Amino acid sequence: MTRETVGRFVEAWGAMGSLWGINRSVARVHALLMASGEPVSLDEIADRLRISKGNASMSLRELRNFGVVRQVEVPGDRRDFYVTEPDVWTMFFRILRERKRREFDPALEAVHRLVQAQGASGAVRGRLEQMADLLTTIEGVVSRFLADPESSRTALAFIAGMPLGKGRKGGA
Amino acid sequence: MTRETVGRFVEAWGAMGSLWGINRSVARVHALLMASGEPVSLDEIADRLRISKGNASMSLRELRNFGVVRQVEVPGDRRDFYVTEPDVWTMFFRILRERKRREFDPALEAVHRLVQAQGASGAVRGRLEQMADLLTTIEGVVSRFLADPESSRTALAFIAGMPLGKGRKGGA
DNA sequence: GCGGTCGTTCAGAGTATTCTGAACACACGA
DNA sequence: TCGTGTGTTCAGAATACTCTGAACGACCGC
Repeated sequence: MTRETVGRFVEAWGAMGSLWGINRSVARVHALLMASGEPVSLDEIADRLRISKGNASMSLRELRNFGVVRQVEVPGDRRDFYVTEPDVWTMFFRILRERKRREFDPALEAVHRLVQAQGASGAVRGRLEQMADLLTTIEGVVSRFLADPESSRTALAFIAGMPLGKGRKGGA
Repeated sequence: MTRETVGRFVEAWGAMGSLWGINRSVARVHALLMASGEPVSLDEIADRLRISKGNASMSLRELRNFGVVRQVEVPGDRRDFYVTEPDVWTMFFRILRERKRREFDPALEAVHRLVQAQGASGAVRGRLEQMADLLTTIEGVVSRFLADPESSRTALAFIAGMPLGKGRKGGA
């Protein structure tokens, strides 16, 4: 676990943040803490990530609000130190749930309305239905995952390992 | 399919765009075309979405590059008209594939390196492994979906419909 | 050629997001 | 009480992203 390796991880994690809508700094702070066995002080975080103390402080607050980071005392040191909570996925779930609710669900709802509305001619209706179907499936999987991550993960791992079908339609 | 219903769909679709990294205007144009049986002219798009012709033109170009929109001729009309391609999901797949490659894969790679690197003490190693596991599962499902959407969808639909497990750990 | 219609381009305006750093508040020991 | 070390806040700088609209080129009929 050289600085180099940790650094690469921090950057990759920061870049991935945007994939699920997390601020880059927040994600980088999170990564640093995940890779650290020892509690880390605010100063050291700011130093190692080359961000201002202000930014580090705000990022930490956000991470604490998400429940993925906790403050700990270090005897004989006046400073605050931070560690990650054992459950890495709390934040992931919250964000997933929130974005689903705010962005995904309304779209699915709107597609359904549109399909049900009369006046859609054959082709339009067809493609809207096709779309509604896939979105509904995704909705189902995500809901299931949010409701019961444990067993869903097992099921997903199974899918990941399944042999491919005929593959007639290879996607884009 | 009143203007009202279509409008709601357009806005919801536009908002969902950010979920997978698409410009709002682009997503709105796409939505409008998806909901239209007739070919639509650039002017009408700009009018109905209240965006400039320039913006509409650029959004259409992007959609054509993604392969989800096509230009069609309307006899007796000098203007260009646009329709969506029958396969709605080309764009979705391309974007999914691209973002996976650019944002997800490097993160997974970095976590693996970190786990393999010696020097990680018990707790750190544990949580990094836990993380690597879930990311690997997700990677597998997405890869599979990209390689063979048809059969993966069936499998996912199955998961979505599965009864929940004990649900000991309810997530966030 | 000329005037009109149409689509494209892109500089720069407009907006949203992120980050910094100075000001501040607090705790503590001298 | 004062000075020092610490964390937080937030106005405004910096940056990233999006959109507009004027300028332009292509095309067409006359």
